[in-house]
Amino acid sequence: MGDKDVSSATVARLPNYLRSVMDLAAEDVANVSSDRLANHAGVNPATLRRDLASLGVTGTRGVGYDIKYLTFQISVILGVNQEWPVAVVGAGNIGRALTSYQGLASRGFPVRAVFDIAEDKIGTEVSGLVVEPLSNVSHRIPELNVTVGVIATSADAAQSVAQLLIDAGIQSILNFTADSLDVPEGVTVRRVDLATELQILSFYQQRESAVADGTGIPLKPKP
Amino acid sequence: MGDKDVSSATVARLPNYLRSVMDLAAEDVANVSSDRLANHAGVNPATLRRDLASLGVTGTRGVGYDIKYLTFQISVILGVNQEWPVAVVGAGNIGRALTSYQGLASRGFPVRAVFDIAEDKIGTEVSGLVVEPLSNVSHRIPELNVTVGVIATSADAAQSVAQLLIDAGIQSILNFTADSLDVPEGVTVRRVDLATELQILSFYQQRESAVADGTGIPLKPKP
DNA sequence: TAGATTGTTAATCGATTAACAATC
DNA sequence: TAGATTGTTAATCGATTAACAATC
Repeated sequence: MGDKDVSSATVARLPNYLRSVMDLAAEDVANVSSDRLANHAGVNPATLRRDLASLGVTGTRGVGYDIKYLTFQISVILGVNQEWPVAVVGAGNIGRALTSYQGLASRGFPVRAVFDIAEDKIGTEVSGLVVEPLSNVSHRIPELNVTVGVIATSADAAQSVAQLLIDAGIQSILNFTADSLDVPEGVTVRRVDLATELQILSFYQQRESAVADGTGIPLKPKP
Repeated sequence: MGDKDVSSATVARLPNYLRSVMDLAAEDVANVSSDRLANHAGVNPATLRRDLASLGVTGTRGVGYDIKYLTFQISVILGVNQEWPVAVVGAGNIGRALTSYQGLASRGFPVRAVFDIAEDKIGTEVSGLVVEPLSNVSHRIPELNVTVGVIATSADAAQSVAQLLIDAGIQSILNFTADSLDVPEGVTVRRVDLATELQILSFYQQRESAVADGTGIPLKPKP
């Protein structure tokens, strides 16, 4: 029953699949084919079927996937029905924005604590939370059942903050710094590096004008 | 002279290479081998050599890469020495944070304008800029030489805002909404979807406990 | 049964990397 | 020249997808 490996590419597509099947759920039919679902999600039908099968999610030959049940299954797999309390370290612009951002709470990721090391930030309020000293991390994380740590500090503090979070029991880290973190087995890190994203964009733009000039290297079209 | 395709995986590694070679530039040697550089960047040496070669960047056999010149070349390729003025659409939490975020300006991406459609946001100040009405996009983008547009609106406004930016001449878009954008050839989009990042993290955590229970599907170790 | 659609095998594609001839 | 290290070929790996037998 699907007890096979799940590739990280598959995992990255899951939220996309959930969105698509929820969209199609609005229609008045009970089943959906991999073809329609894949079209809506912008992937190849075989890829979608393979992805779902690798998670033990199956449809019915000749019929398709039961929309309601499929929605339920992906939801469970993604933990969408659970709450995953979040702690943010760093009460700078990014940290405060994330803490206030409704898009997270509404998707099951309520921010339960904000930490900072700077005296002038500690004690200030952000979206109903009081910024706590970094030294509180170790006891507050377990106390608040926080499962995800967000690092929104300067890059040079990132690694030590990560260690602090891990010591407090955190297994999932979202890293907003440019630093890439060294973490033990069992801890998952995702990095969101804004300046790097912009640098990639400017590379393409740079290249586009260079190609127009005839000076540059042509780009392989993105797949 | 390297007039070959550049894969998007290569592009994504470039900022990483630049960081590494700048780190190593601090040392008192003129050259660096692909081996040292790749180790520092956390990639395979052959991959690094291939990446650089695909961009027309070469070293010297038996010697390595000239650190200073290599830094210069990657900088030029990434456009690090230029300014890429940015416009942010959406003056909510994320939009305001990005506008205020020093990490962007210091890396050559100064935010030059912020737009919003909400009456109560227009006219307010964010980090020295006055929030402008969305209708200003078409003339302000060319006026301010903005090259990168950031969409930090609600998901349902994303596509129409993208069109507005493109009509104003924008070729590079950083999209913070959950919506995936339909854009014409020649426009590059990168998406940063925070809730999806968190969902991927919670998938792994979910799965980890499920495996501990013996109930779940074992995960393929991440490469 | 006839038609539809899955689950999966086998083929394809693209990216990574080992290995090595070229050459400083 | 001997040693080092590139640039690139060829092998490997993993992921995607076409194709189809299984089956509802």
